[in-house]
Amino acid sequence: MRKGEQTRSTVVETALGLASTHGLHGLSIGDLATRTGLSKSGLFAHFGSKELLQQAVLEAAAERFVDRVVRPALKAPRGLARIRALFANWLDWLKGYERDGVGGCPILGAVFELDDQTGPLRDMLVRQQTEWIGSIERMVEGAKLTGELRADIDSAQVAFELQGIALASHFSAHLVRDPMAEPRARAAFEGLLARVAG
Amino acid sequence: MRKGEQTRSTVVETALGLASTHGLHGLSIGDLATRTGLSKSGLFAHFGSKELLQQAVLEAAAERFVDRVVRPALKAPRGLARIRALFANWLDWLKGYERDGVGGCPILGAVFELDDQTGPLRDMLVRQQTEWIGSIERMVEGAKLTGELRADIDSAQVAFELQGIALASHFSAHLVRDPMAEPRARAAFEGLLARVAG
DNA sequence: GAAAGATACGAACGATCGTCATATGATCAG
DNA sequence: CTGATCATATGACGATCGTTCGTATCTTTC
Repeated sequence: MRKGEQTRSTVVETALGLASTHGLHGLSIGDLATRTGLSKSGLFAHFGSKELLQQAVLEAAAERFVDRVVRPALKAPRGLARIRALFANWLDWLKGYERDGVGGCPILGAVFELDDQTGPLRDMLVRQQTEWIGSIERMVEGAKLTGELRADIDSAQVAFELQGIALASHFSAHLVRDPMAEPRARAAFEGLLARVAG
Repeated sequence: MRKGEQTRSTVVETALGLASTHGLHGLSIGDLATRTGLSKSGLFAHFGSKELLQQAVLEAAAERFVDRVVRPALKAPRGLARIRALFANWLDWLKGYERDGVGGCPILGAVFELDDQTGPLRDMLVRQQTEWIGSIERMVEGAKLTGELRADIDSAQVAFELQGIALASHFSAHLVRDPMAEPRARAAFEGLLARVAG
């Protein structure tokens, strides 16, 4: 049972890199098999269908995101500090994929790829993103409890705007390749905080 | 010479709708031929290659965007009114594609699809988006001249944040399908304006 | 109405796609 | 060590992909 899991995760890892530039639909079993040194059917056997492979990739991406962005932020004290940690990790996450010569955040890619489609892949993504937005909202609520943010602000509105800043940062950094992307994201973040500070 | 242009634009229009849900790479010549009642080779002859077809679609999308969002806004008086008109048109544009049962903005889809790729398609998109951001910045500069916005604000920063609000709106409306997407976008817009008002 | 040119079709190509049945090796439990 | 289970390979399948070519049928022009 161990060997199988290992090669399976190798495949998923390779697929993650590929999906970050070519999207989930850009994945091809033949190509993946070549890159991992497996035969097409040998690789296929691990997943059963292409869609299940894509689900495995999406799931792995979400796990990695939680590991690198959400979980470390939860170690910061509740309140503004935690929100700052979250946002910093978030920007690092986006930058990390950029640095590797690999593509953008595979989750954001999937978001705009599966937007207007149907099926289990989209459903899974919606579940992930709903939970993610919920995490942000809970952290904002936490900062209201510590009194660092005004008690009357709408935490869903703050989460919406934070998501916007991250999206704009990705747009600016990856498509336009503007070196000012990250400083602008930080400036927007500080502006937003100032507007909701208690 | 007239018949050809007509069917060509019919094909491009059909492709636009398809690309709004399945992306530019999701376009297939065979599928498009079926939908337009043409033969595969007959359709192909109008473009010469799939990549040129995709370029035609992307170009048509940008033209339509300028027609419906930018150009009408230029009829509003320079300054804040023009920015408000632009943003309202922008939200309408995003909503319009939503209403038709069709997918999201095909340009935004292309943005996250071509992000980290190379080739003429990406180059064309970068050119379009650079010009679009420039349009926003010029309108912000205009509002500084009328005194409605503070003279010391960074118009590129404002454009960045506006882009973020639109992206968040698309995310919220299309993926999560939150009915609050549009009101939240408007609230964020007003918050941004308040922060840069003179 | 005929010549010229644009437009579309049918058939085929090599390649690649996802998938499957079958078989052989590797790994593990007893 | 043996038998069972898991991991991977071979090879083929039907389908679809983008593309090419030769030919036919329309449009346009004179």
